[in-house]
Parts: sequence; C-alpha cells; structure tokens
Amino acid sequence: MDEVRVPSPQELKRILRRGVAEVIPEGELERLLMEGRLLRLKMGFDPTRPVVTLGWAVGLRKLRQLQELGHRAVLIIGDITAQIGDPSGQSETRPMLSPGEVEANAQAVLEKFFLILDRERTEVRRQSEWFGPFGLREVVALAAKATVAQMLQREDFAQRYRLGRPIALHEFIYPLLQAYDSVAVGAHVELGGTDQKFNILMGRELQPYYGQPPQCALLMPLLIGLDGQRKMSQSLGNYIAIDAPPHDMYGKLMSLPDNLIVHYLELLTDVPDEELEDIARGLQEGKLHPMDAKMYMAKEVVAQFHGLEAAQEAEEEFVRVFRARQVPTAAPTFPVPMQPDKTSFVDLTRVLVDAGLVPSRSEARRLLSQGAIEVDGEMVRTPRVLVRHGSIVRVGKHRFLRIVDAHSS
RNA sequence: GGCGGGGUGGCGGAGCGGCCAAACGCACCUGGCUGUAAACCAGGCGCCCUGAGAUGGGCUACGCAGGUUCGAAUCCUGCCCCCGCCA
Repeated sequence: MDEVRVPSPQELKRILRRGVAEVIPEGELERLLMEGRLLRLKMGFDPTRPVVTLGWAVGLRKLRQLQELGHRAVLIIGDITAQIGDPSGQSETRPMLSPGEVEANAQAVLEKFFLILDRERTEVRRQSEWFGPFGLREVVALAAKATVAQMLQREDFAQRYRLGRPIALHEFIYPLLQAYDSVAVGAHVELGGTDQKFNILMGRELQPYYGQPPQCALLMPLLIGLDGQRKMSQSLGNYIAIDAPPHDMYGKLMSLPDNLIVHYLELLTDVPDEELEDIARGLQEGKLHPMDAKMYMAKEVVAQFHGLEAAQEAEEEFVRVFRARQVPTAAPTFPVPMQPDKTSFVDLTRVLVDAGLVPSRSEARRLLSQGAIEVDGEMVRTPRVLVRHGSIVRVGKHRFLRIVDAHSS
C-alpha cells in the first residue's frame, strides 16, 4: 500500500477551491489532508440508469485529485436506495427498479466511473452488504435519530409539502439510509453535488451515534445542462454522456449557451485559474469571440476524456461539417439492395426509420415536407428517391446516413 | 372513518355529449437568421396506410373496467389512485 502524500499549497488550493461549492466544516478537510493520514472518501450513486453524465465528472475529477494524493475512494452502489428513489432535487417520486436492473446499471456506471478514477485506489461497496441483514428493529432505531421537522428543512421536501405534492413516508428513510452508509464504510469525507448537502450532513450527524468522528462534506457545484438552465441530468435529457464519442461530445459542447463557457472550463478542465479569468474578462469586454472561446472549451473538455488528438480531430470534423457544410468523414451506414449499376429506388421514410435516425414514418414525412432532408446535397421532398452506393442522407443539421450496397459490403 | 376536491398528450393546464388527435403555455423537432449559441421569425409536434401528396382513409389515446347514446375526454355504475380539511 503506497504512501499518502501531503499536498503542496498550490495543490491544496486546487483541491479545496477549484470547482468546489462548499467545504463543511470550513478548514476541517484541510487539516485532515495536511495530517497525511489515509482518508476514506465516500461517494454514493444510485444506479437508476446506465448513464453517466458530465455532471458526474465534476465530482469524479475531484475524487481523482484526492486519489492522486494516495487517498482511497469508496464508491457506494445504492442498490437499496435506488429502489426507493431519491427525492433530492426532484419534485416527484421516482419509479422503483428491480434488483436485476439495478445491478446491470451499477456495472455500466462503474465502468464509466473508471474512465476517470484510479481503479487501484477505489473500493466498491454495496448497500445490501449492510442493509441486507437490517431488521425492523434497526430501521426503527435509525428512524428515531431524526425528526420530521429536520426532514422538512430539506428544500424539496419543504416545497413539496407546501405545494401539497405527495411525499411518501419511505422517502424520509432515504437520507437516513444514505447517512448510515457513511457509518458502514467509516467515511472521513463525503463528496457530492450541492443538492446532496442535506443527505451528507445527515451522515455527519449520524456517525457520532456510532462512535465515529463526523465526516467532512466536500460539495461541488451542479453542472448546468445543455439547456443552460437546469442541472445536467439524465432524467431531464439535457446531458452529455461521459463516454460520448469525441465528435458527438464536441458538438454538444458547442451547442451550449455562451454563458456556460467558463463554467465548463472551471468544472471540467485543468485550465489554470489565471487563464480562466483572462477568458472571462475577454468575453465580457468583447475582445474574445464567444465562438473561439467555446471551441477552446469544447476541445479542452473532449481532451479530458479522449485525449488531445481525438479532441483535435473532433474540432476539425466540426469545422468541416458545420462551417463548411461538408459531409462528415464517418457516418453510420445503411445497407440497401441495389441493381447492378449500384443504384436503387428507396422509400426514404422506411430507410430512416429502419436506420434509427427517425422514430416513425410519420415523423419522416414531416421532416420531408419541412425540407429537412437532403440526399447528396440536394433537398428532397418526396419519399421515393434514387440513391447510389455511397449516397449521403442528411436529416436536419446533424443526422447523417451513408447508403451502401447490401450486396457488396 | 367522515366531508370536499381531483386524475387529460413529455410537463403544466383548458375542455365537460358531436366542430377533439384534444385550446393555451413550456419542452422538443424543422426551416430562416447565425457562431450547430442565445434571442427572434415561421412551421411542426400520436401511429399506420394510401406505389407523389393530401383539406383522403384507418387505428389507438383523455386513471381502469363496464354501460347509456347514432355519437363520450365529456353522461351513468363499479373499481383504483392522489390531494385537502376533520378524526
């Protein structure tokens, strides 16, 4: 087991300030880090979907920074709480999942986490390890540790209560279970988004009951999603997946509102603070074109996940396809049986649906009538068109399909 | 347990026997403008069929199941669920 390293002042600042919303209690975490003792860094997740968004990357990157000092990440798979549904930041109850779904999701999520985390310094635990043997006696004892008034302090509970929206009783159990996780793994620090503040503090409160020192909370700002309004989340659909291919990730980043450029640079890249300030100032004073800044941001972020080379290529592709309006180098292909002369009459509505580019033929017809579809650069308005081997079908701005001969592939 | 209110499209929310595939807003999609940004303008936004298209046909849809009617999201019956007040 390797040594824990005490951070330099610069590192300390980077860890505790950059991309951090709040450290609770102030100063405590710094002291722990300077002591040089191995810290157990808890981060939990509910495997409700097999998707990891860039929003998660913010916390994962922070965790990684701490791992580099030699500390240990303790990931907790919320295989129990996922079946309850975390109300945090939600205004409604989530559906419950089956154990099979939960486990499959957990595996998918973990794989993506390790795109950022150091596997060697990570411990993966499941709530079922300790909640499996939990009995009614324990549940009631746990529930006795908090009051209804406390629960109603939490923003979303308070709001739902005020608005007369339902709050199921089991939802009150959720923060307690998550808090008990901290006890079960002996967490020194728990990382999470600011929306997790209540739950994390609950853990802090619970630990002393079990003879443990209270954990620190390291809270990260929530990454704003593609809509530029709400936090990035899979359920809102305003997200970029952490494992999105480079060009896709780049394109989505470019579609972000301008005012998010610095936000993303700060939370998802290692671009130094001074440079960040320069960019922010440049944008504000109009000396820096937002598009240039955004391209820089997009490239930096993509580079974090795919390397600089891939990021560079993604940028070139972006410029080629959207600025020069040329066809992309790579497009999904769709085989079509052709005549000996390598051409074929096809019904585009069928092709697009079969290729998965459009959800239904009705939708395809609409797109046709709206002039959103072109074949080899020519706008088409009728479904039946002549295509040849290698024809490019473009739907809207960024959906492409390359038609190939089914016989000759 | 009692009394009252309510369940409509991804969300909010109208409609309360035919003109309803369902107003309006949001979200979303497409086109225009552009920097694949925002804003703005225009259009679209259940599914399927009609060898081109549709102001053309058909099928599903307003909590669930039945019923009344030529015709139901709209009326009736039963059931399920939610909310509020009282206990």
